[in-house]
Amino acid sequence: MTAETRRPLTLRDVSEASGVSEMTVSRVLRNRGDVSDKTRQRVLDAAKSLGYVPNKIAGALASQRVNLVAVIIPSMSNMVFPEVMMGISEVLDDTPLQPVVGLTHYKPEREEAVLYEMLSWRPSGVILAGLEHTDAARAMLRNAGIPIVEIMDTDGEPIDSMVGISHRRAGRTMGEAIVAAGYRKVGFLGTKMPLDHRARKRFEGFTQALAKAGLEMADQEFYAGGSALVKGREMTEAILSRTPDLDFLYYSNDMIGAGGLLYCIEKGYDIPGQLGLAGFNGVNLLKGLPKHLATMDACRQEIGRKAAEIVAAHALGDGAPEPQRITLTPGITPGDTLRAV
Amino acid sequence: MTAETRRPLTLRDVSEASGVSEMTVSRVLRNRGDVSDKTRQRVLDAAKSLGYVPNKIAGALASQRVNLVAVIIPSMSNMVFPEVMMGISEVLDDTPLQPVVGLTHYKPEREEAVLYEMLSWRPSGVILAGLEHTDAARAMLRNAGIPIVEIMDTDGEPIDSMVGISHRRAGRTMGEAIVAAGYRKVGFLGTKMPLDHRARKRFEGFTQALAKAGLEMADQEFYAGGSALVKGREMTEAILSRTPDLDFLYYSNDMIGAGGLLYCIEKGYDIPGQLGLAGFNGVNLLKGLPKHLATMDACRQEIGRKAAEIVAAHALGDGAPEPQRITLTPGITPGDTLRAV
DNA sequence: ATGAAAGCGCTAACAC
DNA sequence: GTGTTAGCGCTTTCAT
Repeated sequence: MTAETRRPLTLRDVSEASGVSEMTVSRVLRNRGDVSDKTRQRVLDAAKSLGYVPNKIAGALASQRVNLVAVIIPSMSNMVFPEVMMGISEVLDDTPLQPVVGLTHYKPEREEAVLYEMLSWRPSGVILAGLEHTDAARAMLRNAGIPIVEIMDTDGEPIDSMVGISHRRAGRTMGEAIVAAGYRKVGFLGTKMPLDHRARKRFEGFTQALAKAGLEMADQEFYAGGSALVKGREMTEAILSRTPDLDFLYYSNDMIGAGGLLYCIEKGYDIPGQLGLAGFNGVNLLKGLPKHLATMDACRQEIGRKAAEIVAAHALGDGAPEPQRITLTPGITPGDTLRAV
Repeated sequence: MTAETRRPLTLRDVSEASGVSEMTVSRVLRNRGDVSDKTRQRVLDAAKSLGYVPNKIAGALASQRVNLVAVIIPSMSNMVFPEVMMGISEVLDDTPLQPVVGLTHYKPEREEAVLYEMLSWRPSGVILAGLEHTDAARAMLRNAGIPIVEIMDTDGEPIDSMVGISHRRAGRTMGEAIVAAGYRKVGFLGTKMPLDHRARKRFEGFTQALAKAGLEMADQEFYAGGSALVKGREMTEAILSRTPDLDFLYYSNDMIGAGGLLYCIEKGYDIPGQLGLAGFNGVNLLKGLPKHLATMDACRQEIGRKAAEIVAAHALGDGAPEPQRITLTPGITPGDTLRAV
């Protein structure tokens, strides 16, 4: 425990305290080059007893190297992006790289601002959700000269690398399974989010699959804000009272699906015989409900892991690898709410 | 859209492109000092058409100012810290300050490492969870020369400022309410986390309240890992089959409480008559269950907001305000699972 | 209203 | 194995 210091300590302080040149102190503190054990120990002792904390700002400026990875995602509130983060951390924890997170709240102009802010720290790479960005954001990303990984969605042209699933296809797959299981009057319940492109693509793929089977969406219901579980209940009640003969409800996420499921169980619906239900995401949080909701895994951790690996390969390897385009293919988990075919 | 640039652009590039000195460019880009409208426009145009992104590393080094706030929390996986983050963002969004998050996974040595890493970026302040830290971490915090806000818990001595609730008292309050409601055979279900000091303090306060009423904890059950909802079910089944005459179950968090609640409803327990239940946190996510679980709000957003305000006041104001010690006092939300007295 | 010089704390490159 | 020199790209300060 040293005295209260106003001016933060510098290498020079450690240098003076240990009687070793700044340069050698720097080498010791970064485990670089050859330093005799004796000198190393002297430096380490001095640094520790002074309570020296290196200044990465200066280090980064001098070395032109910043071990930060910008991660730009819409939100943290629904467990899907936290899970992506876990995948990213899992990989980066074994490297000197560190994630720095920025949130966009699904607003393109916020994304642009956050991106600008993060690029101004000259990170080693950028991982960001989605393929849709403002022109300015796209230009910044193209000119950044660092690996860019667009994640979650693969329905579109990436700027550089991309890792995700096809949400269009995910919607289609679920639609086909529902049709194959014999359901015919299908309702859709989702978020009122013109800017959630992935939810939109799932919706499109889904209606397309129904159309191919000669079916139309029988009814739909949208919400914004509030507790998803409650909204799921409310929307389910609304849609079923408006269109009582629906035999399937497709929810755009598991959380509202869970609310709907609880409602339907309470009301005594025969699930999945009379009424089938499905969500999207595979939210681990929800295991433990009375019945398991049918869903599709969005491969969130895996996406995070792969994205981090791409950035790490660029930043830590010598050459710049080719841009990668990785499409994962989730399957359906039927749970207890989708009739077996 | 400009050509692919390998070397990132510098102020000098903008200066040359606009025919204005670097200094004036810098002034324009930071909205500082007097610059004629004509010059300003020329600079802005040049910067935009080049796609210039300032280098904050250099800026921070030169100005000795970094608009980053280090936020160090145990985890992102259970919705409590994401909510704290929301409170922090809410306040910082109106300032030039930016949060940077580091996760400790409840490990003191990780906290120390993350703290060291973050301090090396010379942030304007530190917000971190809990009052328990390694000696080295404590020393770093004391010497950092920036505002330190320890959050969540107020049962202990802070290094500088502190914002939170007394978990000891929260446990006691719930214990007293349970006793007052006439429950007599109480079981406890929680996480097997020697390092979750806040859960421990709630447990201590709770048992203390029971003791004061001449009661002992009738049984207890602990878990680690897995889906909290599922674990809540399993533990509830286990504790009730081992000690069938329990009349109250106190869960250390709402998620396992919700699992337990679902289990008890299915098994046909009379709640809250025959069996009472309570959790902790006030997790918004869980509204929408068949019954509302009794709980106490941990004031997460409010804590985040207040902590951010303290840091902002230091960083943005001139003088350094006195350390603050703010203790919020949550009340009980009885919901539908706690008998009225 | 604008510019020139100095330097923030560190590291790359090279000497010894 | 260790030291010296010269910046990294900005901002501060002071001059004009």
